Amino acid sequence: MSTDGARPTVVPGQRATRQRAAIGDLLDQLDDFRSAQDIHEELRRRGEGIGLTTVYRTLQALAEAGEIDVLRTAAGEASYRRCSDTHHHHLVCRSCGRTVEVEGPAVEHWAEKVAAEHGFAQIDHTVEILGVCATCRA
Amino acid sequence: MSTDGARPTVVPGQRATRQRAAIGDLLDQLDDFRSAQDIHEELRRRGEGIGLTTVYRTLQALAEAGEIDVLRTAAGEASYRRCSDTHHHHLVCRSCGRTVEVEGPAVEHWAEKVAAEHGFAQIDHTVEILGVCATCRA
DNA sequence: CCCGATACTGACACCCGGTGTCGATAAGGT
DNA sequence: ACCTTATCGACACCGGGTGTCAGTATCGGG
Repeated sequence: MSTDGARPTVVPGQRATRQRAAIGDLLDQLDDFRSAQDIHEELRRRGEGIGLTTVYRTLQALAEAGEIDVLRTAAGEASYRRCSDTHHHHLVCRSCGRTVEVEGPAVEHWAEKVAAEHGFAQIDHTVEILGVCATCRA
Repeated sequence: MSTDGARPTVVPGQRATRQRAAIGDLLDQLDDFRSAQDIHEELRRRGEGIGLTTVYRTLQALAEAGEIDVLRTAAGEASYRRCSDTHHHHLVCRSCGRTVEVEGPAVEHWAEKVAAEHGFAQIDHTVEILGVCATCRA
């Protein structure tokens, strides 16, 4: 982990296992943010033999590799979701959890400008919009 | 928070205790986001006899009453800080924790527009900008 | 000024999301 | 097929935070 320049995604010694495939497949099918435990539970329900620890580790690795997005719920719990590659933010229904990816070039620009004005560098930002979707209001 | 128009610091039936005063005073003196444990530790250091549970409860109550702002660190830990009344967001130094309140009317507008476009209502949003301040880069 | 109802306090047990450990297991190059 | 070694996963453990409840302090009423 220090003298090796290997890439995260397809590291030479990284193996394709049944568990990883199962998690990847499930993420492809889900549209909303789900907690590690949700995902673990769903996999078991589908008959996949998989441990909770493995789910935690795999999701963490995927997030670190930028393959999936992470989101912290108000309760401090981590939620995961497969997203598009491009930079974007989320519009989430606080009732049903439905998620919409949104883009906001103006926001990106604003964030950088504001940061620069205050002498900040190496900027990173988080923008989440919470609301109630039309379906849930009906 | 439904039929009461008054938003006094002293709710009927709510008592003014030494512990609450101490927490309020400390918050007035601090400028950055601090965890409940930080605050508890600082109070003890100052000789205030106060329990950790009380600090947790009081900060939670203050946050719920809108008296202070809450922020979740990447580790999922909650941080608190007394802020101005007006709606604003934070620019935080990930090295020293220095916090600057920033406003972004454009962002507010953008968030509402995007939400409306997707049929979402009762919008709430979070915007945090993380970076490294000039002092820490030196 | 005193007193009683009751909001508040805080030590402690507990909850729960998440991580470290390490023997067992399985991927995949030769 | 075989062996190296990444991965798995049961389990112990960690740490932020909450529920409990007996003891304490506040404050309105007499």
